[in-house]
Amino acid sequence: MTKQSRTTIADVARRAGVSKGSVSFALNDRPGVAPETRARILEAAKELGWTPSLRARSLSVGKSFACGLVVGRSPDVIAADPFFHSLIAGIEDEFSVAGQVLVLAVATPGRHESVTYRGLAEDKRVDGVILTDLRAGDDRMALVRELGLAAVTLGVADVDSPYSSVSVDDSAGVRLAVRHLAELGHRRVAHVAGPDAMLHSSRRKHAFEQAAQDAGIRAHAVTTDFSAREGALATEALLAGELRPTAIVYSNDHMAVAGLGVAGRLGLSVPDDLSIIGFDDTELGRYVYPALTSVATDAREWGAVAARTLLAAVGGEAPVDIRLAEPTLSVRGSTGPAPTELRGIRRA
Amino acid sequence: MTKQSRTTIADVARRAGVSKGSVSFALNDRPGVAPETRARILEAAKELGWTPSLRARSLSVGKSFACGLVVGRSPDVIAADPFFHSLIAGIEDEFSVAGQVLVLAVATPGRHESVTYRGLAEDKRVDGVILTDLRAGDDRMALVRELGLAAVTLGVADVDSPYSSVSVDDSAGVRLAVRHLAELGHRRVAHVAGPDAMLHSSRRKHAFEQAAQDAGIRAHAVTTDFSAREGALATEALLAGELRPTAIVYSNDHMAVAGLGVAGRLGLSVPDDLSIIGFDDTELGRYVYPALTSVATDAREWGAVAARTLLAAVGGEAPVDIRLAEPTLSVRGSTGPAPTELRGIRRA
DNA sequence: TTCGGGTACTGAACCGGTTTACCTCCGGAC
DNA sequence: GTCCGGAGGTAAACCGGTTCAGTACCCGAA
Repeated sequence: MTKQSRTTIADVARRAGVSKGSVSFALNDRPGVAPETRARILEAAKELGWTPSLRARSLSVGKSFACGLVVGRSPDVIAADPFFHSLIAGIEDEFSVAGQVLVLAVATPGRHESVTYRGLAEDKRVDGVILTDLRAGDDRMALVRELGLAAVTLGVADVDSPYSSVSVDDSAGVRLAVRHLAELGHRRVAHVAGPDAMLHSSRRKHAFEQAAQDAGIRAHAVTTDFSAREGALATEALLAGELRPTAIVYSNDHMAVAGLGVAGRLGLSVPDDLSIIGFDDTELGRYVYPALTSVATDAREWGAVAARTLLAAVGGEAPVDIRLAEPTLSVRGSTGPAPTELRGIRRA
Repeated sequence: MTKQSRTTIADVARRAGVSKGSVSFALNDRPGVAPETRARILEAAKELGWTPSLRARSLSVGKSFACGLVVGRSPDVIAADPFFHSLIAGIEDEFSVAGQVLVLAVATPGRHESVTYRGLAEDKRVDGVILTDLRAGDDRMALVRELGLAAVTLGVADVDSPYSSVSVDDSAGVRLAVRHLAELGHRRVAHVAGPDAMLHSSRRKHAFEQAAQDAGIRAHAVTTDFSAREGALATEALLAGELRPTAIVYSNDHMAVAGLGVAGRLGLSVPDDLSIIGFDDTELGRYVYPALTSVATDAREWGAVAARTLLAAVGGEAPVDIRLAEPTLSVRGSTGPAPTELRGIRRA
């Protein structure tokens, strides 16, 4: 019973009758190895069931073969957001075939974001990172650059960024929503937006206001932190205001469902008294009552393309800006014709 | 301008006037280093801002300093389940201070679970894994053992397991729910369960049936895949049955919300005609109308304890079985007194 | 015939730590 | 005075790959 240790490149070299170097060359498809020698080496490797040790490779080539995703929203908010899961599934679609691995880190109130990035970089745990939830004047690009990591941003940054970006034109989605409402005769619409500091949420908000203006209808927006709680509070505030909107567009499905709850509590009928539109088109939205009309983006595809782009960047390719397909609007029961004045009067 | 390369242990050794070995010893708190020498070494390291290279350490000690979590549910289902995010946040609470990292892998229909585990193990990307969603006769324990990984299971396995487990007695939560309904006068209750193959969902189901029997009330359970879609279908089936239940306990909040949607569609009032109880006590459940009564477990704590336990196992400690605090029941508006017979007759 | 240049391959250095074998010195026991 | 054991420390091997400097050989051109 000899001490059984992992087979190494030396074993393969011995078996194929060549040097370690040749084995390495053969495996990495480098020139300078005769075809029959290469075949013999691969054959030997297969016979021994040998796979190069990632750790050793990692040490000598100075790469980790892993990329990171730092999730920065507060746990409660993110816990409810299906977007991330779809995104991660998409990333994995790409990584798993590329032999890469996804390192997930969570920044919490007690553990600052920059510390988290720094930790990943100092230990060289990852070769690159995916930056989500871009903020206005986001300092992460500078941080990540200082740390010497590759990166890809989800959405285009508003500051100079040396990194590739992959984006979805969610403004187009918002426009679809507003146009849909305008066609249904709504003249007073509102938007429950995410934090102003987040680029995509402020972009949606502006798109909303612009689209409403273009349609010649009155618009009002309220800012939240994306949570169901604030979604509900915002809805209450809007409905208590003097110019009560007849339709509300939410920046995610989660808040839209909470808005539905508020309507129920107030005895309002959706969509007869109030139309509601969500964002993300989650599965749950299809099964609430009434089913949510929602803007649909393909988060999984987004993740996959982002992953591919990041790997290209890690491989040294020049940055690119990729634009994905425009969102669509899934129309369901939560939107309907604007209430008539008659109806409005009767309620008063 | 000299070629600036990372400072290494040799630089520190030179600066402190000792050998590489001593630096290593000093850093790992090993005996055989005089106190003042150790101090000098640490001082030198600090001056140079040196941190040992994880990659080099990884190669020589044969550890990855990372653990894995393979998410096996279908993306759509998991996308909506807030449980995982809280769990991950808890894991990270522990890992981030231990210098560990979480590798997240997603098994999809196209990429089988065992392949995913195998990939992580072959490349020695992780030292251990966290096993969630245990199934009846789960083959992952054998697989993981064969792969030589450490592990911790969430919940106690029904097969022989050499691994530590961390569990929550969700049966107790189900009992709270049933007792609550019994006290409200419900005599016909139903349960919308997750897949029978999943240990925790079948356990909840049995607990439900047992608790109903103990309370002397009629119980019926339907199996689903945890998705909103199947939650809705199950609800429809239950309400169309001849012995329509007056209350339904769901195995997660997500399905409970879908159930609420079905009730709305059918024109049933919750809780007057039907009481609904969820599981997980998610944020969203508090803002639907009526707010969900739900069984609350502390997923984040669960994650943290599981992480700690896994690290102990990686460190060679003997397996333990840890039981966390029992769930509680958050009572809200979705449960109320059972409809009276009179009311039942009037409906007919 | 000689020389140049490309191809195939080898051996050793290297990545940056950990670990082991061994050496020296010192104090205490006999 | 000698012997022993432990504390403090060093040099080199080792983890398992990649990469670079060289060497041997062959072919075609001058």
